Amino acid sequence: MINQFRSIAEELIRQNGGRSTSGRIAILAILLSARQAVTHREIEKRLPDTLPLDRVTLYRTLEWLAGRSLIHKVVSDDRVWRFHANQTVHSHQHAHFKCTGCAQVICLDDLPTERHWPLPVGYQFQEIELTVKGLCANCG
Amino acid sequence: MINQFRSIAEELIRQNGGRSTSGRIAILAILLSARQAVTHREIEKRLPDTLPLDRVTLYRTLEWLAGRSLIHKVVSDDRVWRFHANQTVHSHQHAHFKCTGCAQVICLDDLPTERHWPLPVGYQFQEIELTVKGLCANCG
DNA sequence: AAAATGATTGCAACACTGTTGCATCTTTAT
DNA sequence: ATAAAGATGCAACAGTGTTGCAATCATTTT
Repeated sequence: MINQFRSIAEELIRQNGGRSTSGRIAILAILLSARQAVTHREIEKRLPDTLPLDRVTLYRTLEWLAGRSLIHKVVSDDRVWRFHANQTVHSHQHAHFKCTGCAQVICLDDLPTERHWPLPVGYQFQEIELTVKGLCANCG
Repeated sequence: MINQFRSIAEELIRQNGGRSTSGRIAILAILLSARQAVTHREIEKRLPDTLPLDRVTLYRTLEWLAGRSLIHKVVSDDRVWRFHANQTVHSHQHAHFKCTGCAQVICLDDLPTERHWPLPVGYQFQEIELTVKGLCANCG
């Protein structure tokens, strides 16, 4: 099943002018197949044992993918970046849900994130980061 | 000017059943007088030279104050907690603005943070964390 | 006022995320 | 097949934040 994502991953990487190395393909495939936003730890765990990747390489790869908008970074209150593949349904601006029980993070696409927020005079809007916290179906 | 806040700080600490030590009073006074949400580093810098506080004490004091709802923690994308005194005007739920230029964080009280967000079935809402990013009046 | 009590502090050490420099290896284009 | 550019691994580091424990201090009790 992951293999379906591997070919997609490879093509996406090529389209963005990157070298299709086994590490990059594996990482992006994992992200494409993940429903939640995942941490670097979770990615490490899901990598095949046959492909041990250095922590630094993982970080750099994630940075590279994010720079090409193939994935996006999600802030969380535990100071750990989470990453999620940018499916076509994702607008660049969307909200996230974090379960306070199991710490899983999912993307919420249907949230009205574009609004004219009432900022102080002279302040310029760029983007918003919105995280809804609560309990997921499993933990609730 | 800070002294006005020191007596308020001392009373707040006492009201919450804590011992009014010079460190706690100084820290809370700094937070009460701050307009923005401040990091532990900024607090350290603003402490009088006559009162050198251990990093750990600072962390623990901030944790203590937050546990009593005298201050609140603000998440940011730089993985650094910021803290802000809970003035009466602050509802427990409010949004923050972070300047992408100077990294300052202020509280936005007038934002409609209470809404029925459309969560997936079985999910329970607890609270939201909303950060608007942009440029402040100085950086804009 | 002094002693007892328990909260608070400082120190040392640690865990964790994330970054940087540099030498080495690999992909890709020639 | 080879050169060039890109990607990787290693070692070391920076920064935030935490934990255990002994020493100190504010407060209460005597």
